[in-house]
Amino acid sequence: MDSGLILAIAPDSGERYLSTPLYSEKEAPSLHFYNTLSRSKEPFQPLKQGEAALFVDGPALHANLTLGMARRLVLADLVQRSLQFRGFTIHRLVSLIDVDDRAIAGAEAAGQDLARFTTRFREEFTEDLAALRILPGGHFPLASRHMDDMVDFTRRLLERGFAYEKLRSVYFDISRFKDYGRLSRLDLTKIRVGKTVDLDEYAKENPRDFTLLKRAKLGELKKGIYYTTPWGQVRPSWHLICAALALKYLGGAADFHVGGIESLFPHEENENALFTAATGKPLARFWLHSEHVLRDGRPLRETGEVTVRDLLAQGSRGEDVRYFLLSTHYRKPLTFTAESLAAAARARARFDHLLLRLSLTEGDDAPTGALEERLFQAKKEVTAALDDDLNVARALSHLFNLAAEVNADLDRGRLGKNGAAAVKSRLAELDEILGVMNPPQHMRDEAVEARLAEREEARRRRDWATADRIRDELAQAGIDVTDTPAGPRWQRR
RNA sequence: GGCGGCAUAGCCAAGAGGUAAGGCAGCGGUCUGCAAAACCGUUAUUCACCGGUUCGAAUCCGGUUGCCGCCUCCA
Repeated sequence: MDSGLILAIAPDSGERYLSTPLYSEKEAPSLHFYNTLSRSKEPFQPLKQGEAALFVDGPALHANLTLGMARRLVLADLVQRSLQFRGFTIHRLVSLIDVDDRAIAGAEAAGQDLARFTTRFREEFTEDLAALRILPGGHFPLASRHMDDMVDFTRRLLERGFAYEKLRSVYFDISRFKDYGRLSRLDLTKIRVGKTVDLDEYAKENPRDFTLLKRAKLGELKKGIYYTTPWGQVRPSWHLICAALALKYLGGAADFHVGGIESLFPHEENENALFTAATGKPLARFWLHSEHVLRDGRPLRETGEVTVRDLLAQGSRGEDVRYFLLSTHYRKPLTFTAESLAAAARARARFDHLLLRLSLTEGDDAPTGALEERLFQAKKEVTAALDDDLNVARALSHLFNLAAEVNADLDRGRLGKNGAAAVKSRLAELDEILGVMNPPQHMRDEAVEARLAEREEARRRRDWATADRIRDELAQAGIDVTDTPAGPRWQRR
């Protein structure tokens, strides 16, 4: 038969059929993201089949990674992991700003040269990313090493008439770019020019134009913080840095631009104007924005920053911070308090406890169809939630429901080691996207185990004083002991 | 002045026309030498307020109140 209609009547409303690969392979790609450009959720179609390029506005290297920036990077990581889970190859680019005003001021205050000052923060940034379980790889270019690219970029704009030089600074001519304001939805005729900028510092033809290359000040010249270009001794603007890095490393347009909502205007508007003027194409198709992290109802920038490094130093685990940042939808403000971070840590630990329990499960069982279906359903629920603009909270609620059911089964002895293994591998699979779980490590430490054997011996003698003393000693050494019917378990804090 | 966002239990937080997911804390229980942990059970007649549309509204429309962000260089 070449064509025709096949009618099948399924006894269970077709649910089994619908859950088979036969059906799911034909499903259209269903990833949806909220695109700030259109202010609506849109289905994702890659520019290049099977690949996706992500541009992430990275940090200025004058201080440690703050929670706000961490939220943005965790969002980018979630996008990356979701796409990788769907089989995409990801090209990620994170810009590192090491020539900005605050870094210069910080270096001066610290009595260090700029490169040394920023190198420390770059190294610590890398460590913090690892703690947050942000996938390694991709490009993390330093602005200061790409002056040539910025000069080329500027030249291109000058040639095309989008920029002009004035008194040894180079500015972008906004009047030449008709789409200016489209991304941030700002009506240029209604903004209050000069309210937040000291226009006397600039020699722009139009106060709304923005700087590409800014003439170095006397103090900067003295310290050697400038770059020699055909237009003079200058420093590049943040906007130019990002646009030039995107062009160099991604070649063309990105699929995603991930930024913070606070830099939508002017930075992203400018970055996009530059890129579009130079290449004829917008910088990205999808513009994703993480909302603020607040404290006392105010952005952290106003109330005092909280850094990831601080939290780790205070004893938080990186995965707890990640979970905290992830568990509220990225487009809603997130209020930081020590209590809410602790609540997140306890919630996250439920998964670790379940994984530990599963790994201790003994007993033979045959895999049951009911369990397989339940696990398949969990995967469907979780991926569907994430496909809907990265709804992590909904995805987690499905996982907690599964965890409760599995725990109840374990309580009633309804799960043997085969079933336990099936649950474990499904959780591990889904955690490839979330990155918040810790499968139990089989730790060997003869000294610890010898002490535990002593304690078990004491307990057998009902010598509780000795048993408790050993437990306290191990606790002092950072080792938590938990008694279970199968014997004592221990874990390093 | 312009543009935009948000208000759901003690706290955090999903849900975006079909009758309130989930987490933390609390309470009750199981387990335990004790403790801790863990696990189980339980917790909103109601979604800031007032109107409207609808058979049906937390969800749509209008208004009110409160909070927040952005409006050209701190990146």
